[in-house]
Amino acid sequence: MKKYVPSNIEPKWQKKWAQEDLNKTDLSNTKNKYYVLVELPYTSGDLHMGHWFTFTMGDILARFKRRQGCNVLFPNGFDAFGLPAENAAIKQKVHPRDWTYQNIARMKEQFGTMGVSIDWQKTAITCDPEYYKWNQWIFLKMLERGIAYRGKALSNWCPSCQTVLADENVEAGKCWRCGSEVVKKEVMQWFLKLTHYADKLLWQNPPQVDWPKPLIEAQNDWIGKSEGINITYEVAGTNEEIVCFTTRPDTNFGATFIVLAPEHPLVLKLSDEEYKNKVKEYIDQSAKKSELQRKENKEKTGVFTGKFAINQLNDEKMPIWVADYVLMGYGTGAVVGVPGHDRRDFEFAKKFDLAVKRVVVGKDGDTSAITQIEQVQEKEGKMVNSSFLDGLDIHQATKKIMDYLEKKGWGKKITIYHLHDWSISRQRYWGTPIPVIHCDNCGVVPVAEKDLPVELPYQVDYQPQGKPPLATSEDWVLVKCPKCGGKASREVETMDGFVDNSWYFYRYLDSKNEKSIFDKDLIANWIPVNIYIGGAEHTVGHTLYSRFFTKFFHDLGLISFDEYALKRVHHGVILGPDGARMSKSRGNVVNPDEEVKKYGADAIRLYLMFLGPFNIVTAWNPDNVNGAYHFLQRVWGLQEKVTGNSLQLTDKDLKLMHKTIKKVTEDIGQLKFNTAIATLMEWLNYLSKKDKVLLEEYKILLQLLAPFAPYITEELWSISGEKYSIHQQPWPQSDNKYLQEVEVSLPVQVNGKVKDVLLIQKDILDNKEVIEKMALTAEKVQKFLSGKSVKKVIYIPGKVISLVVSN
RNA sequence: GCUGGUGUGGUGGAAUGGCAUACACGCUCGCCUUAAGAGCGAGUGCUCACAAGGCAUAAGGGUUCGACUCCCUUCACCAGCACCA
Repeated sequence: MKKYVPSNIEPKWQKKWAQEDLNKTDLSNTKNKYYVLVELPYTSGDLHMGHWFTFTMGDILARFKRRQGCNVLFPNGFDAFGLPAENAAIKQKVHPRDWTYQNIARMKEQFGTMGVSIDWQKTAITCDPEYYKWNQWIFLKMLERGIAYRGKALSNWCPSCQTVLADENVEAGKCWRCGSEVVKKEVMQWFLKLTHYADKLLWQNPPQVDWPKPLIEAQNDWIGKSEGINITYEVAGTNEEIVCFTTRPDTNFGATFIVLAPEHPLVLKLSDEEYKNKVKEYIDQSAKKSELQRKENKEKTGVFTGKFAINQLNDEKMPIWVADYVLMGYGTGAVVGVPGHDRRDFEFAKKFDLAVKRVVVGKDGDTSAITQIEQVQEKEGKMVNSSFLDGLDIHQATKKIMDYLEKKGWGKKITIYHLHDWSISRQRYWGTPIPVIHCDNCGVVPVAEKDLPVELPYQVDYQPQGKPPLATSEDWVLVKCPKCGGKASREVETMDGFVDNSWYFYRYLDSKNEKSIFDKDLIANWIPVNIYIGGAEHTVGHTLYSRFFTKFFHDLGLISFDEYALKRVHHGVILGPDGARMSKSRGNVVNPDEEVKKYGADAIRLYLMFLGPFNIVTAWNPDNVNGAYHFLQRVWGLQEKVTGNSLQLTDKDLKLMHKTIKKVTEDIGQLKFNTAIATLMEWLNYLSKKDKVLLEEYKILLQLLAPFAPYITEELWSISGEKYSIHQQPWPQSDNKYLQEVEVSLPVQVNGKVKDVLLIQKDILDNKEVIEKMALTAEKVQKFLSGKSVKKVIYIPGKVISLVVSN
């Protein structure tokens, strides 16, 4: 017997599998279709352990389902546009495109090493013009329907770099690149109207598909639907009105002030001369604050405008303030302050000495004046000091006053959402060009469909210099207006990379289609995908966006389903050996290539799957990799004991074999890979103790292990003279005949504690009296019965017999 | 602060109302070896010098003949969201 040396066998099979193209899926055969989708990797350079973990899971499922007779589609692609590519390229002085395609070649090779059975014919690379052409096509369709639009929004703005910055790129209020102070600025940008689909994106209860509960909760919170009322207040001594959104109009008799967000359009207009300077100063200050700073400092700040609004309910004058705890991005950017029943309003009132009124009875019937924050009763109670609302429960009061305010014409019921539209503009080079042309005469003119794709020019100065890189490429920018033929220029912004990866799994099926985004019938047959494996970090990003695209495709009439994945699972995370997230800066990265050199791909796959449940978050443990390797070596060593059919399998052999088949099959089906492997280990422990192992059982062992460890099983299969390939063998079936137990071990409990275990013949298992007698007379049980009386006997057939005993 | 989740040996974990600690790692002892490593065998929750027994699934309480599992309270940790009116 040769020694088990993974590096001697793995490359050999890799080559053969690649040649024979075993994983190619015939899409025209839709019988028992099964689409395994794993989040496409970002082209960052090398596959990391996380990729191994996730793709091994997908691969095991794909191999398992194929052998159960399913027509499996297991594709993969590359998420190839984005900031990291551009930054890496700038650093290494390589063109982002070259850098990206080099990485793709390398990563594909590494996927080969991993031994995953991906069908590379069905693929998508998001930076290929043949892919992003359809990004642009979708954008045009959205533009036609008003789902894509151009508008202004407050953003982090670096005045020296002349670009919008993500919150993550603002460090202590300063630009990460040039160090100048970042300000809030209204910037014209492209949006996708997520809010149009807010209600459709909201998950129903129960959900239509099997997605993780935490994701569903988080998405619904993110969408944040809330029903309330816009109340209009007159500003005393002016013709102006202020509209405030509130979900708690029931407390309106307790309103004592109004607060406007610093960005509210009325702020300066309303401010009295003597207060104007202070108000201006305050607005400037808060504009300079980044989102981060606003969140960090929760101490309330604000300034008075000098004006008052009138509460129609009781004709009281409410001072109008400006404060940055009110956000322009939510509701109307103006809030009516009810300090007695809102903690934030209370803090604000305390700080600036504003009146506090009680309108809801507190805990234990407290009706005293509210002076402490603990007395601020927010979510329940009965109304008081509120005229016609007195005595009502707050929820009844809310209904009553909403109707009242509407009838009086003072308010209008409205539903608002926390969800915002999606800003997709990026002042960057390495992304999908937004396919519009700006013309002085005609405004924004969409590029004609026949002129797609608008290709990204190669020769561009993508070094940072204060304007979008594409703007420097004049040949590309300057075009004739498609409408009037006059001077015009291309849009120089590119799309957020999350646009690209919101719909890639559709294109996988029809990636060469030049005429349309995809063939409708093909999609109807193959999507929704059966299982989508990905990371929990995409809860409110990618998975929400891709659901949004699906809703949009539905409206275009391209598809007829509502959700694109029947099941979504969040994989776990492999941390560094030190228990922290792997990162180059920490120096705790475990490089898969090096581990493969030491142990082979099979051992790494097995180790990762044996760690625990698929969603485990745990540290890399070199000792345990050794354990997985050890197991494979023992499987390898078993071939010495294998013998032909001169011997018969014993009853015990057969029982254990069929039990193992059943358990492994069930476990893989439920993604319980760790216990499936444990079951195989138990069986191996049994087989290793036998003098001879029969070919019949050895073959089954290899077949069950094959999805986890594709190389060693293929090799051993071939060594034992079986026909290529093990991965095309039908999945072993367990036979019920061997699963019937003749004897059952039955625990006997005395007052809930197990005292003995009886071996019971199966045919008397239903005979309560006999069992009872056996239990009562068992020696170990007797010891606990002396001097006591048996009160009650509970027998659960086949499971347990429980005696209740007392003195 | 809100939402969701988790808590079991020295370690990763198994068991989702019925024999707690499967499987693996680590450790200890033994065999083999000139030696190291690898391999093979035995042991390994705590307590009790052994045995018999008792105790143990974050802490406390409850439901049940029976609870890691269901319910309540508290604590700790993880993740996401967070001045959302």
